[in-house]
Amino acid sequence: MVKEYYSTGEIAKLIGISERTVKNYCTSGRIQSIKTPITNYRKISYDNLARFLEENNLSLDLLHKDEIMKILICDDEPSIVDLLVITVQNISTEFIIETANDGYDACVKAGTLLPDVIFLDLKMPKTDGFDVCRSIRNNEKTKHAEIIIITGEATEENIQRLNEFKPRHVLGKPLNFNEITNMVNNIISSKKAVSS
Amino acid sequence: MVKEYYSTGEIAKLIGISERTVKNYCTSGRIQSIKTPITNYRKISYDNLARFLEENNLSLDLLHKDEIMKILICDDEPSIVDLLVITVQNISTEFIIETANDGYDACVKAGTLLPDVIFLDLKMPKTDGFDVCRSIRNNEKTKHAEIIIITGEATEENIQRLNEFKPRHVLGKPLNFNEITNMVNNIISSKKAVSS
DNA sequence: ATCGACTAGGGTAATTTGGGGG
DNA sequence: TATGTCCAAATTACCCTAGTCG
Repeated sequence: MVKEYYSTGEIAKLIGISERTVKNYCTSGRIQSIKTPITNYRKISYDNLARFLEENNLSLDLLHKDEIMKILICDDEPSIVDLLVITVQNISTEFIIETANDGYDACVKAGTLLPDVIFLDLKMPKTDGFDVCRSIRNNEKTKHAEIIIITGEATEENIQRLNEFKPRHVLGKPLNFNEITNMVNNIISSKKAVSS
Repeated sequence: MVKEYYSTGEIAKLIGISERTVKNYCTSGRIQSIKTPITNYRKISYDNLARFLEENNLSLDLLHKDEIMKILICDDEPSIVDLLVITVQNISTEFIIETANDGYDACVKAGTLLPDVIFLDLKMPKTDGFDVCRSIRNNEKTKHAEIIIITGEATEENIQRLNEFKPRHVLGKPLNFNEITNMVNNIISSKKAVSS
């Protein structure tokens, strides 16, 4: 749930039509809205907005497209975590970045943060990276994350096993940070390009 | 579980307007408020807030959405999960209940649901229950959950180790469902007590 | 005692809104 | 049907000082 209520202007920006049209939709009842007596402002509940989007074959992802990128970095080696943090901060200082040192923390933080991108070391203490992937992919709220696997053993077998979890990339070590920058930029582009 | 008084900031978050506006409403009298003698803080009583919401066609549900108990039940034995679900549903059908079958799922769901109560089997496949506890307790957003440990081995040593994670209860098997009902009711009571 | 997270207030400028007529 | 423009009014962002709380 993103917001309880949306204003006409917010909806206009989200779905890329003019505010005037959104207002007309509200007046005509095509979008269900309520009004506040003080200001007469319209408030559209998340449910009503979702219904409108669905009726018009628009993706619910539209509601998330211009949110700030959230990135979860999971590795037990502090040096790698630091380098990844610096690398993504170098793209934008606006990113919300969290880090985890083992698979359980990674799972909890994947749940609380709902990240757009997860850098995941396949081998962390007490943890099997495959299990972490599975739990993230099986959860309705976290499944949309782009997973970037980091592994010292990018063997054919491991890559095969990972296919099930549809990682965006599988990176062997040593990491190439230009490559990572490009990856993140590509993910940003595809997030912004949610079509209508 | 209804709060007796609300602050301006709380109301702002609840109805999605700025705190500044809430303060202005208080100053102008559109929201009835009283001021605390020493701190000069404004307090808005539940009744006054409810009246304001009603006058503005805003749903009273806003005030209640964080009162519904959220319960996460983690066990790999479906029979135990089912019995726990039935037991807590028997207390109230309003509860939001989720279930997990292993420790990773438990962590992800602890993060997404932010449960008030977690029933946690100490021994699940691929998972160490102690690690699950640690990650939940170390996370600022999930640490307030009441953890109820379920274990076939309620040994002195295990109970000692669990102390670090401050479980509300440690239950040996077989489970006593009257006891569980009482526990949940007690947690509800303590939750009510802190919200005013 | 220091810190971050709240709170009350004041002021100004920018933004957003509903709705009317084009 | 959808939208660009205009207005007055409401809301908000952002600046600030100051106090409280745990």
